[in-house]
Amino acid sequence: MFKETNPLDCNDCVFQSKAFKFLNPEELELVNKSRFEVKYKPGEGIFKQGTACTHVVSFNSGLAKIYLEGYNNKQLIIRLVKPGEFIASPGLLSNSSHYYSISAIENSTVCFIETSVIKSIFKQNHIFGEMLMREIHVYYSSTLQKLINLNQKNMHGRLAEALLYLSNTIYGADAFTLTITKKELADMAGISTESSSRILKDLHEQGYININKKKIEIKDQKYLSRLSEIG
Amino acid sequence: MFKETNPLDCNDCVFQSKAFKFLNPEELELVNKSRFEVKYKPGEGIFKQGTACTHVVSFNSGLAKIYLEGYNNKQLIIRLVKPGEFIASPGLLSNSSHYYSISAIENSTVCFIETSVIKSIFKQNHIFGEMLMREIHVYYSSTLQKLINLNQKNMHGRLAEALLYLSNTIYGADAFTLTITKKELADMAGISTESSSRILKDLHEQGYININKKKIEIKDQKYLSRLSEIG
DNA sequence: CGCGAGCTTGACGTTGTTCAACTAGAGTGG
DNA sequence: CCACTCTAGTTGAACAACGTCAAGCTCGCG
Repeated sequence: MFKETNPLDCNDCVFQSKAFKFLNPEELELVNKSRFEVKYKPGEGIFKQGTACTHVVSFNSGLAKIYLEGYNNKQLIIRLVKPGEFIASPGLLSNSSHYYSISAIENSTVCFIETSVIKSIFKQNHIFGEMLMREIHVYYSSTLQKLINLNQKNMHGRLAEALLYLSNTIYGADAFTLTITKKELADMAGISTESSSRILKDLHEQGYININKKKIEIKDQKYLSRLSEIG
Repeated sequence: MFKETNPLDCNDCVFQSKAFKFLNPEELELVNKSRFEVKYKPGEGIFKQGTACTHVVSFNSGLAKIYLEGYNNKQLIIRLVKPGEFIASPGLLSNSSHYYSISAIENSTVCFIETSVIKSIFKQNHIFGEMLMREIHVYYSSTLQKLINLNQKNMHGRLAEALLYLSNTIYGADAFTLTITKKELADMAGISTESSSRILKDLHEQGYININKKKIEIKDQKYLSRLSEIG
């Protein structure tokens, strides 16, 4: 992890997060002035659960995981982060601490912006405020969905869901090469790596997916969807 | 469920939710004009998961449960609602649908307020907006905590947590009489009623709680806390 | 007095974790 | 170029945790 000044201005930034579209030029300049860019290598931590929430991040490039640190060093991955996302950790307004951790999975660059800047913009720009609010609602509702998943679906359904998420939302293809580890895949479904390994083998043998090392191909989306719904 | 005009004005309402403390007189009058009060009997539904989110509610009296409707008619209770709470369902700003259901547990009265009114106030009163934002953050973070609980704690820990929640947050005493059913207690911990029953018996026999029908007494808060933390 | 809903209890089967052994590949140093 | 080690991943067997099923109990209520 090393600090570096972005040669670009927020105005020209190709990674500019959607959230900033709602800012007027003065506000964007405020952000631009307070921001600094940091590069991360795989495995490095960006936010750590429990530390003070002093900055928000705009995720520029790479891939990261947002996860909860549970008991016995177990991790539960809530979701992955793609470029263009603006991550206003809950705790932003209440000046409290981070409720989750974020670590880089691939080489990543992020911009840090002081929460005070975001707060002051929130107060004067209600469109931006609404957008923030809507975002947290989306994350909240997906967490509620995850509660049901963890509580009422079996391993197969949960893993199927994780595979579909990777295929549809993250890698955007039926066939993809995992950049996350198998352990991280298991952590997304909230199951042990051993169980995950066994289920992948099952699905492969039954012809619903192809898997070879880190290469995965979803051969039967519909079956996996059904699996993830029924449980 | 029958509609009734509240004889009182919001200004004088003894149940006034904390959220309204941040409104100026004109805004409060807006709320007052658009509001209508409804009474519910135990078991009656206030919000239904999946229906359009057209109103927010201010919970005046009684007790209600916020729960997710999962598969096979299973319910997972997220939390209970006490008088004075202002419930802005996620979906408020995005005009989408309710992500959870709310039902009365005890005889309850609530005021419904149109979302459009709340939205317009949100736009002009950033203090109110901040408060809403802070609230959703709190609920979001408690849901994250629940994710870890469901995924990584055993039944004993989860039930201990539910008991402590009832004792500390809902009934406000070490000894209390359940107004929720045993099934609802189990739904709070995300376990089956049979398991819940067995664990309560265990805890009783080991002297950590007293339980007689619907009467429960927490005799060893510390032990239950430890149980809920470790697993 | 009998009925039904809510609750409890025991027996049993399933699900998923844990432990341990093993394999394969990637990096290291002679 | 070959051991050596280290980590990630796989596999199998044993076990614990938890849900399900079925039976019985209790109490309020007609």
